[in-house]
Amino acid sequence: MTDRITLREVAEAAGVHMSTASRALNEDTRDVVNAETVARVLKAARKLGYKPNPLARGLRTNRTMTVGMIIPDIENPLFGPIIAGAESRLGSDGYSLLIADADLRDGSSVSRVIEALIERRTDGLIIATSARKDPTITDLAKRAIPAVLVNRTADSSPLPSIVGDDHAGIGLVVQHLVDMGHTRIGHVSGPHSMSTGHGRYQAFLSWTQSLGVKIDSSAIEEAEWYRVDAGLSSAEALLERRPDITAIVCANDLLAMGAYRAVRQRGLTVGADVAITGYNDIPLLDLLEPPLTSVRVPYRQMGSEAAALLISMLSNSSAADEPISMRLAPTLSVRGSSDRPV
Amino acid sequence: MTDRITLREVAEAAGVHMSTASRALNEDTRDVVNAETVARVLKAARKLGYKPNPLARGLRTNRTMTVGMIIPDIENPLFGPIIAGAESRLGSDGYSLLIADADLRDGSSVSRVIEALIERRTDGLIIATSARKDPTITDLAKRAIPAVLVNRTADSSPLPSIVGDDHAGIGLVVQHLVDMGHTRIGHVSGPHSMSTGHGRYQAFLSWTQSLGVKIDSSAIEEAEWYRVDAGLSSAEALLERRPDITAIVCANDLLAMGAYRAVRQRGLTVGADVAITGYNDIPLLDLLEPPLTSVRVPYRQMGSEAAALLISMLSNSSAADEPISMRLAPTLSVRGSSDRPV
DNA sequence: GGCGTGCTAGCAATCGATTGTATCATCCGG
DNA sequence: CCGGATGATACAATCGATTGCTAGCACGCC
Repeated sequence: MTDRITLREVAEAAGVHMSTASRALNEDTRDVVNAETVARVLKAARKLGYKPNPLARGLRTNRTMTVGMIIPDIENPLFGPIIAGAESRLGSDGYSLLIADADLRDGSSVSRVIEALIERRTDGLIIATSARKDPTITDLAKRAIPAVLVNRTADSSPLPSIVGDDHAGIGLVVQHLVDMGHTRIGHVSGPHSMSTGHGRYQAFLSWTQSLGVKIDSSAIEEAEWYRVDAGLSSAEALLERRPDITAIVCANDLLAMGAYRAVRQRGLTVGADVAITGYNDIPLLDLLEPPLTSVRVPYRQMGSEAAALLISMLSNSSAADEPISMRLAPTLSVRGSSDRPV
Repeated sequence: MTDRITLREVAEAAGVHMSTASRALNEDTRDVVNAETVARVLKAARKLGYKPNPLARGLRTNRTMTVGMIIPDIENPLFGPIIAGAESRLGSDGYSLLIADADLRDGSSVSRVIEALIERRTDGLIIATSARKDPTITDLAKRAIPAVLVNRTADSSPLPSIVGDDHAGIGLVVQHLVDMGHTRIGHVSGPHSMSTGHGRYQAFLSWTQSLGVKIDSSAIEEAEWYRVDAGLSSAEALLERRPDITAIVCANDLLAMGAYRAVRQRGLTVGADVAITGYNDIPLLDLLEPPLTSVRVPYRQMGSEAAALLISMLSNSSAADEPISMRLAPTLSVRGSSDRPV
């Protein structure tokens, strides 16, 4: 370890007392120190390459300038942009990001991971885990620990949250399909136990109704899980029951991949015979044949907004009267999988 | 913030002095305290829910139990598993992971990011950035800052590194293609300025030679960058020059995607007419038609090995005499894109 | 009976910064 | 010419833990 310069050394070099040096170095106490002295201290600090010890500072101020982020599964590429957005925004305010993977497979429960971050004295938390009803969330709120939910929100959450606007996203899809001339549209929904599955399903019902597309329960199939194989079997069942359908709105890109397979298994062509749309617009799916039309969610922005919100909560010590929530507008990446019906 | 229990309170509850409580709570000083006293302190600590303040401890011990990780681009899904592996391994030893994105687009140079992490007093660093020759790396070594490179290594690196064994990986590919009966094999290499591009190219030459496949420079094309469009144009050029080729070894999955397109543009079929292989085996590419044969690199293990190595460096204060390097063996995911030639 | 020896546990310094309070010089008005 | 206001800086406590040193005590040996 390189020997570090301490405040004491800076003070000595500048010929002042530690406390004066401290005040001169600190933005908001700087005005109580003579301008000339400030200059002298700053010069000495720069010359010596002084970097304050965050531990000592944190011990005294009770702030670590560190934010913890809980991710349910780091390997899911979805979270990359969220992390990047948050990290970038936090960094510009001097905060660092402590990452914790609440990986379900090794049994570390989410609450345990959260506790670990709190023990670390993180100033606040960004939580990207999915549970729709989660006691640990309300617990955090009760303990008045600054925290922001991102990507998924709990029902009637007591914490502020930044999420994608699923209603609007599904609206883009349905509107697009209607514009292309589709009238018999099906839906492979995500599991209703998850907020995204349930919400997109509701949005699908609402939009088809308001756009005059007739839907009954035979046009809807709930996938058990967000996975390709679940999408395959759901889409199979759907097409078996309703062979007249010309478009399938999938709640997620992986389900859409399954739907591709189901369509092909019936000897049909994706895009030409049956249009398919996804949700999330994960990378590389534009390389498929045909490339997948999908709803693009601004994940990076999501992370950065979450960070911004948390930062404001941390600086305005005035606890927000009630949790703010933000829904970010998605866009539609139109590609070959959603052509007009033949 | 919830009021925290301090060591003083635990000591009072147990009827001992702070220092005794401290020793009782600490694994390796525990033996100088009477067993009965230890029990009393532990009980009091448990009852009060005592959690040591890491800032105070760190200030005194000069260790933060925090490791910094520098990622060149968090949005690249490659890094998810590496992070997950490292985080998991570190967590089991009580370390936390501070993530820093050395995102090139916002001009934050790698060295600046590293400095920021060092200022934070991280105990060690895991570096996943790519530069083949990087002065900051040698600088770290000179300053004796514990650090491990992961995924990519610098030429004659002064730091220990954990990388995938590219030579073996390309060997798997070439051997497989030869087994399938291919005799005229081409290579779309990555840019030779990057360690992966250069290394895989060398490995390709070496393996084809040792397996008796005749290669001359006309069978090799260097892509300018690891991107789909670069792969497309390189593969186009290659096929134009050598239409007799029946298999293309690509240095990377994205290049392979480009090669898919090039093959199709010539009216040929991937797998049947021209076999294509990738490298990295990134997710979802098994969904392509035909699914891509690719070299699977154990990224998660890579992260966890890097963490393990760093931890050992941090505990064995004895600085390693010379940097250890580890090459992890890849496996081959054989899929439809590499069928036998017609 | 005096003293060395071995356990335990307490004392107090320390890590490096922040911050409430005290001190000191200066200057102003009456 | 003096009291008090004002501005600038120094002093010292503090955050919460760790740790070298010392003190007290019991025991046993000569």
